[in-house]
Amino acid sequence: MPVTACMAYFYKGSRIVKLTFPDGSVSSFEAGTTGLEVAESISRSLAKKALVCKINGTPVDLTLPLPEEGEIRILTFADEEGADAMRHSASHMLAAAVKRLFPGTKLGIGPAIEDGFYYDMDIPGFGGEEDLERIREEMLRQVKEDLPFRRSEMPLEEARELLKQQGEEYKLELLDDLEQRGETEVSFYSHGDFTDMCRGPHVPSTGRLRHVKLLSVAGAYWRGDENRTMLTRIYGTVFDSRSALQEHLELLEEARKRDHRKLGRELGLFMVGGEGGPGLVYWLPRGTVLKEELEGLWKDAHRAAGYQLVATPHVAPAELWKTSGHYYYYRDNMYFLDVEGGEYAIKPMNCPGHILIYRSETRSYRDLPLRLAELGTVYRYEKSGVLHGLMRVRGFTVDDGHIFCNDETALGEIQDVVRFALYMLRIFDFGYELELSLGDPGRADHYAGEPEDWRKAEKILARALDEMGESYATVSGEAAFYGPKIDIKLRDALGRTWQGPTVQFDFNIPSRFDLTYVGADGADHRVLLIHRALFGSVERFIGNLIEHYAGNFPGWLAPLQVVILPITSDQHETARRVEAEVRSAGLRCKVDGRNETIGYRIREAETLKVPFMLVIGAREAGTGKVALRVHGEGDRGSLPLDEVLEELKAACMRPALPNGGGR
RNA sequence: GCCCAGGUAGCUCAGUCGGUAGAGCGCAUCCUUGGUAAGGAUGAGGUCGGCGGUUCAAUCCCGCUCCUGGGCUCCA
Repeated sequence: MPVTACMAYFYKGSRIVKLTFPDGSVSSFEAGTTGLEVAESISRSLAKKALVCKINGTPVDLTLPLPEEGEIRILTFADEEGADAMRHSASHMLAAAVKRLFPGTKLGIGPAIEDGFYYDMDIPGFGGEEDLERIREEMLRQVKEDLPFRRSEMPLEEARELLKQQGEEYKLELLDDLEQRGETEVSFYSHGDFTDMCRGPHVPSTGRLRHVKLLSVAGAYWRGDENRTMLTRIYGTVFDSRSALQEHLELLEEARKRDHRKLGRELGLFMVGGEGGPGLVYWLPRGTVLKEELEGLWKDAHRAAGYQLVATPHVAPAELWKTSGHYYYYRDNMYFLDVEGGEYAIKPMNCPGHILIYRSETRSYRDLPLRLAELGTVYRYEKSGVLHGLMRVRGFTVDDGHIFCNDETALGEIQDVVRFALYMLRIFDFGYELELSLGDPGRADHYAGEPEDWRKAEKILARALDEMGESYATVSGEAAFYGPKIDIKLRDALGRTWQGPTVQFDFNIPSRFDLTYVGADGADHRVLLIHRALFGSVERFIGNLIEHYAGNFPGWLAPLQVVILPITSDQHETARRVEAEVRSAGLRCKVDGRNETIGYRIREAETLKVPFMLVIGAREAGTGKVALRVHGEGDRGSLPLDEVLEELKAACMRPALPNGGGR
């Protein structure tokens, strides 16, 4: 097989390589010089950290000879491509280890992913998680041997023979795809006695992959297709230092601790699934307080932003869903009922209800934009395997809003919604990322409406973001069936992103329902529709909040804000009087006068993450003082009650409404 | 839905190579009236997820089913 590195070596010394560095400086090297040698010429420590290099913008192996001239950049783990090369190299090491331990293993794909890598394989005799340690030991053996990654290239046909010989049926399928895309040559990477078809690049050798860890095992369909074989996917992660690996593992541990399902139970917020039905949420009293506070803020903010609140039924005749298109495009996710021989459906979305309200009277251009909003609980059939705590459920509340507008007002309304959404995220100290989601032109059957309407809608959304100066990513194939949308991903305290607010532009449903308004010219005009949600789903949003705050909610959301703790039964009466005062200050409180030690009761309040405790003993009783203890802070000592109340009121105050209602 | 792993007290879990089960926390009662994250004693809680099969005997073995978890696909 032709090995480029060797051929180039043949010419070494005969010509000169001129390289431009990122700082603009230019240096010359002997022909055949590799990226690694260039790194060494800069500093030993860079050579040690170097993983791949970028030549004229393309990441390549450090062990390959460089071209005669070009821009070079040495990449380390700090660079995205450097990290990816390391992760992907680790996946090769994983595959090699598995093939050695489980002969007959067939390889699928093994890419780098955010924070790590995986490899999908058909592993005969694989025993699950308990085999991971064995596999890791085998990987560490490869690390110790410091095996170089060697690249080779060969014509397609030769590659096919090789893969056939190895029995790599999945790789052969990938090869067919490469052929269809017009490739004539493919590259392979080997280390030790392991060889894998792979585009690369890779790190110089397995010695770089010391800080590797295998995390979990899961099933994954070959090519993500549920009709194909289920392969075994092994997830792992790798870092360039022990401390970075440690830090990452601690982050995973912290995420486990914050898991909203765990905290939801511990804090008595909600139940989901089990005998109550999979994917169905039961809000416990404490969780209900949280939910209602959130919804209360939402309602006030929406009134202030010029929305009118409405309420629509949970079921509606199938005819309505036929008109809206849900009956055809969304039926796999809907629940149907038979009512006196007529077909009904439980609502999976609130739009048709709001549309009927719009259509309940003749609308003038003077009525636009008309903003309707509802905390509408919808039910969607979700496959059992996707259900997850509050994040993915079968019944949830969409903080839905529909804005009926026209060409003149659409752009401004979209921008107002985006601003409103960002105001909402700021309240909770979430970060965010914007995404413009377009239809996938290759799947036209999946979308309703005319392509030109789609392009027009997509343009307006892009313009709205551009004018606001917001940066955003554009993704194809993520649109709703009725139109393109702007999605806002929220970033939580652990740096994880979640689906947040969404603004969807719809040219489609208005024509299905023949929604019009009377213009200044006295003629009927087609109305434009914006669907939007700021929380997305109240349930999921609360799940995010639980994990974001690790259950330590800001005062205004805390289910219980104050616990009053009389030290002995002598202070029970004083405690009752204090309770009355705290309550009349508008705070949620209770007296815990149980026959337990003060330490025990404090511990319980701390565990429940109650923000404030007022301890009353013989020292405080009759002095008008209470001993204040703040969650996460500790004892603040005896303070006058009225002073304490002022502080608590301020700490538990609801966030201010947006100026001009977010507009 | 699919693959894998699980379902034992309210919770977190142990256990029985087949002879119907235990701990800690929680809960109840009593003692204790305690000053900033667990005072003590006693006690009540389980058709060992459900239904079938094998067996003298099933929580344990087998089948089905429901539910949960990790993923895949999908999604608010």
